[in-house]
Amino acid sequence: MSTAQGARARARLEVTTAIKDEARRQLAEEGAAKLSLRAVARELGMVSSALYRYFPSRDDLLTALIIDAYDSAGEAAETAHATAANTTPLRRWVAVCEAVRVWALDHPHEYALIYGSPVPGYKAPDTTVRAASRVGLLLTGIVRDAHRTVGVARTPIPAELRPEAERLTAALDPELPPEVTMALVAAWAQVYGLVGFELFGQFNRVVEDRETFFRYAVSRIGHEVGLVFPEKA
Amino acid sequence: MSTAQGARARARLEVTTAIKDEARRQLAEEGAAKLSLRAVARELGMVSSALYRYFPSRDDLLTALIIDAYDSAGEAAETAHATAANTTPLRRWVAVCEAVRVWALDHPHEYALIYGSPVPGYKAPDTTVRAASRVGLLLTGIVRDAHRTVGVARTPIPAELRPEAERLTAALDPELPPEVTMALVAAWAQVYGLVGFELFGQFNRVVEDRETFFRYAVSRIGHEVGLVFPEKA
DNA sequence: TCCAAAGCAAGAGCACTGCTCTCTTTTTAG
DNA sequence: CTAAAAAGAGAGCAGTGCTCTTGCTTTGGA
Repeated sequence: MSTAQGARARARLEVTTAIKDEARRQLAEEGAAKLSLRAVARELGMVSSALYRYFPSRDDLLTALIIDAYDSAGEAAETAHATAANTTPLRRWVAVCEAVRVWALDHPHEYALIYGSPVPGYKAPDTTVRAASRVGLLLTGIVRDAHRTVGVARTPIPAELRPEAERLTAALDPELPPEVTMALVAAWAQVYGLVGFELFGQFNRVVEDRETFFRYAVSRIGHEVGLVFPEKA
Repeated sequence: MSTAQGARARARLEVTTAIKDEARRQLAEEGAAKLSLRAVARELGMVSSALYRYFPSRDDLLTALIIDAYDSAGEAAETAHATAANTTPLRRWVAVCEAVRVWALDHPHEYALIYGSPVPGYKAPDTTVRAASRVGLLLTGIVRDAHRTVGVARTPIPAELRPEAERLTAALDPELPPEVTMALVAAWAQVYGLVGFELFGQFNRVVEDRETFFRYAVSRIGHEVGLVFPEKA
C-alpha cells in the first residue's frame, strides 16, 4: 500500500526509541554497569535476540545513550542561555554553567557516562564529538559576543604557549584574541571539574552550600576568561 | 611452632596482595568493567570460590583497589612536593598538580575509578575519605606555608558565601583567610577538571601541546588561590 | 600431647549476562 | 505475484558473581 514503506520505518523508529527510553530508565536507576540488554528486552515484552536487530551490541546502545545525553545537556544549556539572552555576558556565562550543573545533578549517571569515563570500547565517532562540543560552542559564543560588544580582558600567556594559542584560535574562533581562547578552553574544563567533584561526592564533608559555592567559583572563572564587565549590557 | 600463627597471617597477606596485584593488572589493561573475579582466580591458579575468603564480593575488591589508587596518587604528589621543597609556593603548587596529571595519564583506569564515577554500590567508607583527601591536604599545606612566609593575595568573596567560608576555614585550616580557603577548594576541583578532560578525550581535537597547556592553566589557578609571588622564596 | 575449632581450598550448582545461530513469519519492492 | 529483505522467536554457548557443601590443614587451648 502507499504508506507501507513508511510504516516499517516508523515502526522501527518507535521500537528503537522505546528501547532507548527503557535503557535510559535503567541507566538512571542503577547506573551503566547494571544496564542489561536482556532486562530491557524483558521489560519491553520482546525476546532478547530481537533487540540485536536494533542495536548490534550493548556498547552500541550505550553509545546511542551517550549521544542523547550530550544533546540533552546541550539543550538544557541552550535553554538557559536563551532565557538570559538580554543580560550581561558574565551573567549568561553563569547561567549556562548553572544549567549544566543542574542537568548533571538531575542525570548523574548520564553525566558519569559522558564526562566520567569512557566506559565501552572507548571509541568516539564523529557524531559523538559534534554532540559533545555543543556546550563548548555555546560558551565560546558568549565570549565572542562579549568581545564584540563590551570587550574582553586579556591575560598574557607564556611564550611557549603561543603556537598552541594561535592554532587553537584559528580552529575555534579566529575572531577572538589568542589569550582569551586559551583561557576559555581551560575554563571549560574547570567548570566540569567543579560539577564532577560535587556529583561524585568529593565535596561530601567539605562544601555545604553548593549552589552558592558553584555560582561563586563559576563567576571567578568567567572573570578569568575576560568577562569583566558585569554591570554593562 | 613459634611462627605458626604468623605464618598463616603472612600467607593470607601474600595471597591478598597477589589478588590485588593481578586485579590491578586487569584493571589497567581492560578497565573496571572487564575486571573479573574468576579471571583473577584463574590467573592465580586458584578456584574462584576460594577468592571469596579474601574479598567478600567484587565490589569489595574494587573498593580495596580504590583506596590503593588514592594512596598511589597521593604518594606521587607528595614525592613531587618533596622534590620541589626549596622553591616558591607557586612552583610547588604547579609541581604537585603536574605530578597528579602524570599519575593520571599513567593510571587512566584507576583515575577513572576514583575521580570518574562511583562505579560500585556507591559507598564511601571512612578509610576511603581519608585516603582521598591526601592530595587536598598537600595543596592546603602549600597555601598555608605561603600564607606564613610570603603571604597570599585575597580575592573578596560575596556576602552570601561568608558563612560557608567561615565554616570551611574552621574545618580545613583556621589559620588561613576565608577568602583563600574558598578559592583553594574551588581550585582543587578545577585542577581535576583539567586532568579529567585531557584523560577522557575531551581535548582530543582541541588541545595539542597538553603539557604546556596544563602548566599554564594550573599556574593561573594557583595565582587565583593567592600564590602571587613566583619570584620570592 | 591431643583435639575441637577455625581457616582454607575445591567443586558443584544457581541465576544471570552478552551474543550467535537457525527457523519461521511478515513486509517490502520489482 | 513472487523473490528478497526485515523482523521475531527460540535454543544454545561461554562467561559472570555468588552460595553451599565437602574435605583437608593449621591453630590455640586443655
